[in-house]
Amino acid sequence: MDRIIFHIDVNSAYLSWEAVYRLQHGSLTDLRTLSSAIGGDEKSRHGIILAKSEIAKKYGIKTGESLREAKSKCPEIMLIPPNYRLYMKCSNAFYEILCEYSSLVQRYSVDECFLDYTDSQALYGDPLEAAYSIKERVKKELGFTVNIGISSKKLLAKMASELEKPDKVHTIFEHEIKEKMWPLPIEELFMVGRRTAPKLRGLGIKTIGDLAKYDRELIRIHLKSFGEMIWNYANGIDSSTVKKEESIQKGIGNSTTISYDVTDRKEAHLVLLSLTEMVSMRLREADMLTKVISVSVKNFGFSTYSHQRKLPGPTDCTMVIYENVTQLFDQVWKGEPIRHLGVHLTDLCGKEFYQISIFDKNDRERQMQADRVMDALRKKYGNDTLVRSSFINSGIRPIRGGVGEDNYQMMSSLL
DNA sequence: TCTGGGGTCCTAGGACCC
DNA sequence: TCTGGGGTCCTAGGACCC
Repeated sequence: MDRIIFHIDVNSAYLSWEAVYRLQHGSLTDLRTLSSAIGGDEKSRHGIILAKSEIAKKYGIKTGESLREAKSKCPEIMLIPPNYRLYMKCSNAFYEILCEYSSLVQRYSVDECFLDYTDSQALYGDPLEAAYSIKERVKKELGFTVNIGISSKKLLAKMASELEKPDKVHTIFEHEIKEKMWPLPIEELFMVGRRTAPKLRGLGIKTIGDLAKYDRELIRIHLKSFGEMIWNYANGIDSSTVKKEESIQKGIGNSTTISYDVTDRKEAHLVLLSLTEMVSMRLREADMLTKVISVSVKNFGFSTYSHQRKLPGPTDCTMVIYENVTQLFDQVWKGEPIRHLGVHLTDLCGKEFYQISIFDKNDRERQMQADRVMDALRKKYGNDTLVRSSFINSGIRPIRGGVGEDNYQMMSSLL
């Protein structure tokens, strides 16, 4: 039996949410009716466009381009810094509504969900009608529009929701693949990004249909298992299912572009400390331990390199992580000006596997206690409550990186 | 393209073991 | 060691998603 899958996607999510918020707080203009965009923030250096209005789109403004570029295309564009806390609230409200229509809803990202409608048909009737009613309900109750794609497969539902925007419902059932999906340029296929698209075009593949009809073995030779996967996608083959339970987090990381090029080792250490604070706080918040620590560096020439290390035992202690971070950095940094730094923790495990090693010093125990106290205070009074003395007068923010609380659902490239 | 920041997964090579 | 092959772990880098 075929399943019925919905993919629901908020139109220009960040911008819509900001617009709704402003209207609710007395603003007389709707951002969606102006040339406006969300992007950039206090650390101003080369911010990018995260979401844009339809009007801004008409000026040729694209998601991901620099603020400067956007301004050159439309000087009067209204730029608004992102407010992630608001987005979380809107995302939750959106998700709550969807949950009324099925017990099987997967949060795929802040602004996208998959919904398995198969067993809801008895209750809510025809899928297409249900989709329209969901769309209208979200619009009426929450004030923003969504696109809904319907199919028997997650991939096809996602492709359908991308068809024509905004405020639309589309289907791509298997018999419609040829007509609705194959004529699209190859770039539109899920998982075909800026590196793969030119390779495919080099093989004479211009549309999704071209890929679908291409020799499967030949594409495998060129692009290995990845090639096989996108060939399957082009043919509407996808056996993934809507997963309710959020998968356990695989890694936690924070990184930042510094507003000036850092050339001093001590200063780099300070930035790394601020990142380590955030990353390790999030790790403890998730009630997990890490076994692998990595540091990444992007230099003034935009080349990136990283260095990682597996720990002898798992930890969640800020100072243990920080010691490793500085050592890794010192080992890998070539001494050139630094533009961007990152700290990432992977190979996470739950605390149930942790046994205090006999080599752990009493010292460690005290540090971990200090972490717990700091977490509690910062949670209660804000992250600025406690600042390590090394940051005073440094001009560097003591804690940086986002996604502090609520750990919103992160997407994976897999369906 | 003067190019953010949060993720996931895959691949490839070298070390090491049997 | 003028030596084979398979498996696993570790590390670095690169692809993709939003």
